[in-house]
Amino acid sequence: MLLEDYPRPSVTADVIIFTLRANDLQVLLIKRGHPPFEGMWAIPGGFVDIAESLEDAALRELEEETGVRDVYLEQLYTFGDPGRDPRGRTITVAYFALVSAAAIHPCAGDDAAEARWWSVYDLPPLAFDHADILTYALQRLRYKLEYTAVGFELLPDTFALGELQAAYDIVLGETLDKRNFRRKILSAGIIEGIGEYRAGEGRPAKLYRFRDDAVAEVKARRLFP
Amino acid sequence: MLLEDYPRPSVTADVIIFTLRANDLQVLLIKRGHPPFEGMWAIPGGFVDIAESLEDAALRELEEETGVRDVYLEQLYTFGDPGRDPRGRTITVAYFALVSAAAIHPCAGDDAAEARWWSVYDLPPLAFDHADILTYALQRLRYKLEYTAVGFELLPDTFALGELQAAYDIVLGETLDKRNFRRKILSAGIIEGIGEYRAGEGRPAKLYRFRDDAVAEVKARRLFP
DNA sequence: TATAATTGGTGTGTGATTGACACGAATAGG
DNA sequence: CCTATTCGTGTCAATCACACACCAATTATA
Repeated sequence: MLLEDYPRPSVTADVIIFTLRANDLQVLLIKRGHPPFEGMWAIPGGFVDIAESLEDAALRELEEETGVRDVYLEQLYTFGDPGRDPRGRTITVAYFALVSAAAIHPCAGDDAAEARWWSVYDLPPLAFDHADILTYALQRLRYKLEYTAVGFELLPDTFALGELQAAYDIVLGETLDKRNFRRKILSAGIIEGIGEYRAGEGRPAKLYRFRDDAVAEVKARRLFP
Repeated sequence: MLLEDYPRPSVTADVIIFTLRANDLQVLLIKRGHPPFEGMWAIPGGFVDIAESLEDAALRELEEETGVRDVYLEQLYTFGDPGRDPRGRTITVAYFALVSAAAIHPCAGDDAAEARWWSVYDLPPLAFDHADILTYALQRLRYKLEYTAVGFELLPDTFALGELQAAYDIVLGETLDKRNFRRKILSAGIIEGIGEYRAGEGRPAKLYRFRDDAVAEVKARRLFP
């Protein structure tokens, strides 16, 4: 029973890269320059190098496309149905990343074909089973946002509470009550004021940052039992 | 950019099979009959066939080991660090299964080496990175049990509330309040009495079954915001 | 056949949490 | 100085969580 006795599938790492741009939840897609699905849009990804960990492969793809590396990255799911790639058996380990729009190097990600941001609410037809993958990623992002504090990962290092709530409103697709939102976030003790204020139109907003000693994965009250 | 240009890793599907036996949360392990790690215990698994879906591969492993097929099965995580298998690059898509002890065919799973149940609280040294995988699976099982209703999957089709609470107590490792447990489970509307009672030592217990029209994945109250 | 042992089943009260709700404060620009 | 804009704040009622103790129905045993 040697490893060589078995035909092997190809393994790729794909990264769904989310960000907030123009008051919208957007995802980075690339236009395919080769068959199959030439000209269609797809989630960025590539083959896992034989000596590279899955997460490293995902980070590499992320950096190639956005120029950033130190962002939130989480393994999403592994998709491996036979027939999902007409070229042959391909298994995709999908990750999703949350990136602050401010951190992205301008015009990065030109490694051949076109790359651009798309609103998750207005997507083009996607190659392979990438529409399914994206649907699943969006569901998971919303779930994470409701039950953990990863929303900060979509913002710059310092932010105003209004911006944070706007992020939640955009991702969850509903408008939350401002006072209840502030009470919950502040009482969770996961952010702290930095003592500065941001001027702008209207009253200046107090700036906060995420407390890195805080546990972002605070658990909600259990349902069962 | 053809698929053939890349060296490919081997891909396996491993299944962590949980059950309740002897008032204990147990997991099925197999004793390895070949190097590497010959003689050590490991999570059952095998190579994914080139024309077989990942879930089918996991189901096949599960059936080979337990003789059952229609059980709860969920993809857990994909482990793919280089070096986790000394024979070469191997990526493992791990699944976990919840099986009622009553459903398992007696003495199934003799496809070569020894197979037996181990308490998750008293495990032997494990081959590969299987100790990490099992730790992660246990963490996920507890999480699922707290926030969803999958606990039923560890019990036979009909069960008494005392048995259900015992399952929760065993998996979560804490003793829950009987009255609060019953109130929460019953008010969730996910089980229904079948009008029968089970005699035994003490007062007969009313039997329930899971309502298959109920949504088991009831969400707990959100934490954020 | 009485009694003990065992397991099943039930309700209340208190403190905490949620969610609905409206207005004054601080600034920029005209 | 007036207006427009965004920031920041507190209360109340309803609901929920959690702690807590006893009677009921049966079996085993004296």
